[in-house]
Amino acid sequence: MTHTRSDVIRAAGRLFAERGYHATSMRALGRELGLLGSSLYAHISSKEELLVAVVEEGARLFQEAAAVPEGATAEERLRSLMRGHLEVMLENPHQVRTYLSEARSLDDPHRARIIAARDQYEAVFRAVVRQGAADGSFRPEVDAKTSSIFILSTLNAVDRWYDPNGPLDREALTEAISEFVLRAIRA
Amino acid sequence: MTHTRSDVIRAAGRLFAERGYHATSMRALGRELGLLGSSLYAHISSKEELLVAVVEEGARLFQEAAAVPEGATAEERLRSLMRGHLEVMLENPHQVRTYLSEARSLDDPHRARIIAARDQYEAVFRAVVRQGAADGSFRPEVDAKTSSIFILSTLNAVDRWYDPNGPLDREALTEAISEFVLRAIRA
DNA sequence: CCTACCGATCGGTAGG
DNA sequence: CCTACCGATCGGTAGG
Repeated sequence: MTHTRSDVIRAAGRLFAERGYHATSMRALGRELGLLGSSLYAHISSKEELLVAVVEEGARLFQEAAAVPEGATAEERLRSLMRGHLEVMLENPHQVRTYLSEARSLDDPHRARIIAARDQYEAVFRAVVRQGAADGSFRPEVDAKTSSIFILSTLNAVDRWYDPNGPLDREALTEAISEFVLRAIRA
Repeated sequence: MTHTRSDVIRAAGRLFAERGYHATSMRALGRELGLLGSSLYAHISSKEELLVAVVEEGARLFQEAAAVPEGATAEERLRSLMRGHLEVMLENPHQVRTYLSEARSLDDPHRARIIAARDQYEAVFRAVVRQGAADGSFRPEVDAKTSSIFILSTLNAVDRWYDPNGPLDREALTEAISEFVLRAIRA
């Protein structure tokens, strides 16, 4: 039962998500894997490196999910973006929560990279909203930037309240958010 | 230039909001006020007590803002709730951020109280949404609970992106969110 | 991956 | 509100 660097990063993601980065000690992380805090340094070289790994993995997951169908309508594309976003969130809850909530504990250069990655991702949403506003399927007055923020706000907050074992299954959640958002911006 | 308990709590709110509870040391908090970490214990008896004070102040502010006009339409009442919520957020950014993001660092009994207070506050939104669904002004299919979560998600996320010195002034922000939400749920 | 440790920092106290 | 501390815990290292 020997561990890999990847095991350490996964366990770190879980604890950072549950307790927060600053509230997670290397000794607690070691305990999670059945070893001492000092033994972790055989696999990694600093605690910060673990946060970087988890957060960048989160950013990568969203980026990959943003591959949106080309020849589709704005509504179809936005639906696809929202579905993909929720899929990433529900399949990778710990990385996503760490990505959403603990990125601010990153040092300056890493935080700057994450902020840039978020903006790039948000730009995909903005482009789709703009497409819909231009072709008349979305309201012409909607501001692409503001709308995209509202959409992502609703999506990201799922991390704070949604219980996968609760009454609302994943499909119903996706449909509820999609309906809410599309009614808000449709012409 | 002597300090009161209230000064200490205010400075704590600022640092907790900026760095997070666990990343704020009592020595750093003391420095903020021009005194030593140990001197703070003349005004308070533990670090946790400071978090409790800030978070409960946040809860109180929202509760007080939830006094919604009685004889109004559902739309008017919801508008009033959203405006009040944003006012609290923009006037008390540090307490609000601490309330929204650091409550999880509270010990069990205090955290439970905060969760209960949040649910009570959310219930005011649910009641207004239900009113609108019942009188036909909101879509009959909207689920009051889910809709209220979406509405509060959009409102609370303002803390994460809105810049009061940016191009969107407070009135435009309030109008943009209100339009987005009302279009989403109106019949 | 453990043993044995390092200096730094943590929240907090006694006494003035 | 400061001086002078306390024990505990922190991230991390050397050597095996």
